[in-house]
Amino acid sequence: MLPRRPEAKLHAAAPVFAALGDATRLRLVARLCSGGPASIAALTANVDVTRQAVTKHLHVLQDAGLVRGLRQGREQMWEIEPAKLDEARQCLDIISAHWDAAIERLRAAVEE
Amino acid sequence: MLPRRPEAKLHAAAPVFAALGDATRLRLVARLCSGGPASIAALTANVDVTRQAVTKHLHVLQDAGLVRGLRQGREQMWEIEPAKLDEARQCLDIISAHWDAAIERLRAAVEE
DNA sequence: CACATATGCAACCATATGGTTGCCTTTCGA
DNA sequence: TCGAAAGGCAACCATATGGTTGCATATGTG
Repeated sequence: MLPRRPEAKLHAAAPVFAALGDATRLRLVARLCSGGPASIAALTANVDVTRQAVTKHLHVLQDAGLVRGLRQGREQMWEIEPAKLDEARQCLDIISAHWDAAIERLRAAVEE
Repeated sequence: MLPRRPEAKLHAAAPVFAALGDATRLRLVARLCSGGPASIAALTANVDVTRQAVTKHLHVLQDAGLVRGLRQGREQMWEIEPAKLDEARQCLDIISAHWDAAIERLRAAVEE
């Protein structure tokens, strides 16, 4: 199921990075990671935007697969989906690995 | 110079993630990482958008500190700035570390 | 039941984003 | 010197984004 070509992996990671590319959303992700599941009201208390804005951000994160929401009574709880975070990290690792390899090739060429 | 509070680090990383959050830009970054410095014309050959679009993307990446451009004759060469990539990776590591700690706390609480 | 809390839905708005085309300038090479 | 190659600049366009306000709905509680 997983694509072998690293390029396809990169392509899939772009939306995840886009979702992380907002200061408010990054705070929400960090909050959910360190503090565990939380309701919208609780999350709104930590940022400086409206509850509606928080709701929108959570949906963006959900579309990227970074969080998951589940209803509990009258509260909508949100929790992190750590697999996607790992995916993003692996993507950076792949790119960095290529960089390291390029450095190594350069070093070898110079010392030749 | 580096902020101690992890939150400040997160806030600084958001623009980097935003810059990485586009498929074309991610391809450019990967290309520059694995293939070394390249001109705009060379980079344009690898993607399916106009040269102008590539130029815009490169400036976005430059504003995020991910690439650096330098003129060589009539060519504008672009190269990767690996420090920013590491910064993004560290940011994900910090978040994941909090997640791991939360998991550990949960495990400890259950086994208590 | 009545009220406060928690959320959803929709409209609306300003600005950012990703992309294009057209034209001008610089530089290399025959 | 003259044409082609490589870029820069600017205008323009459609859509996405981040945010708001207003109102409706569901749910817990005294």
